Amino acid sequence: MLRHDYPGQSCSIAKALEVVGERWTLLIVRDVMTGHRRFDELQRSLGVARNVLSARLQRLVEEDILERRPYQESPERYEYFLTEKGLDLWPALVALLGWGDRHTEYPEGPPLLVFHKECGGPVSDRGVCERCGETLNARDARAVRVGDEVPAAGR
Amino acid sequence: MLRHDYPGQSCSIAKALEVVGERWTLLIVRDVMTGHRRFDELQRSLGVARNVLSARLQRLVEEDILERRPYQESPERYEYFLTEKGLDLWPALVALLGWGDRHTEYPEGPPLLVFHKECGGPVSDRGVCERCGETLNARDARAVRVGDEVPAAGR
DNA sequence: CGAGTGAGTTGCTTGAAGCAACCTAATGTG
DNA sequence: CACATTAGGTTGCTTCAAGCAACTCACTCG
Repeated sequence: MLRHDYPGQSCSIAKALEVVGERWTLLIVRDVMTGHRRFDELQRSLGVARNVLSARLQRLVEEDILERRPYQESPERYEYFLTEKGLDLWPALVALLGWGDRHTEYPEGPPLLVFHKECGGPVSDRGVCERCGETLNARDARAVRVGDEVPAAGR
Repeated sequence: MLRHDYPGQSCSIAKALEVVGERWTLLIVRDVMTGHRRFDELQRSLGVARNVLSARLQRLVEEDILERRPYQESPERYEYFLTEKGLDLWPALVALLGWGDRHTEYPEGPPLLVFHKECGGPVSDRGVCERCGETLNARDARAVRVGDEVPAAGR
């Protein structure tokens, strides 16, 4: 992306994309949402270049989507957590996930499933529990990877 | 974006972003959804470079998100329409719109509002009508620009 | 007959992203 | 003790996407 803004666009979709529309950004948010909190962990999970990850994390902290907290001193080490604003991206992620699920061929079913923590029901692409009908938020749901049966080789 | 794919990611969010995560792409979809159909119209509305718009439209047609239809011959002129797959992006757009609305300062309220065609009620960021409670799709809703009162100057 | 329109394409420039190597401070290993 | 490893980055170089302006082609309009 040459620049990350969309000048002249007075629309919240454009405003949202100015922040989370950059390459890797939404995947970083997804990863932090599913429990990846540390630099190297994110880097390995995503395969993103380290300088790019560094830039994205800084921007996400500036934009109050992530929070950087030390988890030890000497040497100082940090973890990243979602703020309320970051957690609030959950409906958009779930919607994109749903679209991707519907329009990608998955012979064995989609690789990531989302469930309502409280009742265990599956969550629709609108972020609504299909069992109990409740409209959910990030904290109410839990994502489960299905396609992770990596043949015990390498790594 | 150096490349538009995210190798090694088996997740529908990544799959979705491989297609609609490129710069300008979701804004093009948004514009077509709100009635912009022609090349120059999209170019003027977005301010995107013409070669980039051209590349995006080709990719969106290849990916079966847009359809290119002639509306006259000699000279041949074309319009772009959303396919079902394209219309199906509506929930994701509405979710991003909602997030942008909630986290952008708008002294005069958000610049784009979405209403349920049938009952006229406002639509939530989950794509649900807040008046009648119905879960909506692209065809059920209508977007209204509010902030378009450009002071009658230039252009 | 020149200007304008619509839908692009071409060529050049800029800068974001990919990649590898490096840094610093501490811990673990033979 | 030397050496390797871990964590969280930074630096420098290269490549390719995006911005920009100019051009094309086929037609219409005044």
